[in-house]
Amino acid sequence: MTNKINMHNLTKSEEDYLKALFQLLIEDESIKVGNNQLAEYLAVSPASANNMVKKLKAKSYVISEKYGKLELTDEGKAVAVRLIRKHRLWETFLCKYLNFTWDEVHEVAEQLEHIKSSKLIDELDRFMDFPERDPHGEVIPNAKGEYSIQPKITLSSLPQGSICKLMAVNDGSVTFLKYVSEIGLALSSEIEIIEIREFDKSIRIRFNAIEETVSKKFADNVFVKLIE
Amino acid sequence: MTNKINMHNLTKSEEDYLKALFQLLIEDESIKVGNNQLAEYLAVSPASANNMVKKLKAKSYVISEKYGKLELTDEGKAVAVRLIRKHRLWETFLCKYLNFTWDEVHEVAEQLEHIKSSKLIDELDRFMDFPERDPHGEVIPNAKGEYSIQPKITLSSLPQGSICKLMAVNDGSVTFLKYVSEIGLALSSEIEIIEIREFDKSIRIRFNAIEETVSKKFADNVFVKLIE
DNA sequence: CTAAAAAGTTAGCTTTGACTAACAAAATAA
DNA sequence: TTATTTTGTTAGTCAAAGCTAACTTTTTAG
Repeated sequence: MTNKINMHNLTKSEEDYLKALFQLLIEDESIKVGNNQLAEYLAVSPASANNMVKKLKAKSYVISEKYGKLELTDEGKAVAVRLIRKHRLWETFLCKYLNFTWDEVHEVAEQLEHIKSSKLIDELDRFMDFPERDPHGEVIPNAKGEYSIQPKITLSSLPQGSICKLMAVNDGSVTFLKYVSEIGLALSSEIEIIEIREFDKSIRIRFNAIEETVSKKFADNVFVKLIE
Repeated sequence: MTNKINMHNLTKSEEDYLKALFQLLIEDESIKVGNNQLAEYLAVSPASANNMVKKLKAKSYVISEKYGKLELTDEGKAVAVRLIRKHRLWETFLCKYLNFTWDEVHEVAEQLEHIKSSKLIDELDRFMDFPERDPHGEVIPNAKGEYSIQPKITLSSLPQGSICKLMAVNDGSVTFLKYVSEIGLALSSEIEIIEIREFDKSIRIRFNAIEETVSKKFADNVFVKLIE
């Protein structure tokens, strides 16, 4: 019998906070995530975040000391991973079956991830034949909450002459996603780094016989696997 | 340009009330629907219903006079029909693609019907090739909110000797739906009324070479089309 | 090492949508 | 027609989740 002290009757807000905290924590393991970061990430006031963190602490999803850094309990992490699983499965469904584009899926998936039914999500998973990655290239956790973590290599971190494959993109911004598809990049595109301009770190790349120059900021949001 | 005074930014609760009122109103056109009925239907206190009705009146979705009966404006009806469309499309999806049974769909569809995205629902409709009826046999309104109203003939209203076809069932209760499928009845089943027992109006029926006796209450919840 | 800035906390208010209790109007029955 | 029951309304509370303003602690910079 698994430890079911927390009967996951969480509100939408509680879920949002747990997921946000999880994302902030994995973004950079070593750095302190505090109340203010969490507030900023969710676009709420520090007071609101403080309030909610208190509640989640009381419910044993979050660990923290006064004025200290925030952490998630195993149960907190499990909730977040379940949400991420749902989010990514829905995104996959929207793209593959309902003609949604890269940049349209996020907003709707934000809503769908809060639907409470494990049967629903597990059947959706089965219906799509257990996809491993979502349309942005992110790994989808399985029904047990297991998932492989890919070390994130950004396009901007590679030296001139590298050849790499587009594995994922940061799906934080609609304008970015639109840009990516407009220039013709897609998941699995092979990218060669022709030149890195010293002045502003902008990068000349070639893919599918197209040459383009992209900014450092752009390259920071593109995750790749090194081929050679 | 269609009249877009009401920017449909309704809360889940507001939507629930509008849908509930719509359902109560079409159930029996002639009878007065008041605040208390609405409250009872939604399992909330009369005070809560009163409160919400006031708000929906202010937003021009509902018409009523103090101590008078409740009505929906065209916009109110449109919201309700959109919800019903979403609900029935999701139910259809759950049954046809995600292995949900008759009695499992309702609860999840209650949640899914509140997802805000017209693209989502219209694409889902297209994906399923524009189904006309949901798994309970109810007509699904189209994207414009049009739908045909079938006069509801209950199994209990037919005389002995009638032969009819099961068109829909009242999906209000899980136990009822389970019962229906357990005895082997399904949509489109042909049913012959062998005998109506005077004492308690229970009905002996035959379908798919099965004979069963069902109660008046049961027959009240089964909607049919007369064949002969 | 102190002073200013940043981060975290608290108190108190707002809105939404529930609730109960008390009261008013309508409908029904005697 | 009057009395009772049903129905509808109002007032006042509560919890969730947000906010601002004020305050405290920690961090950082001079």
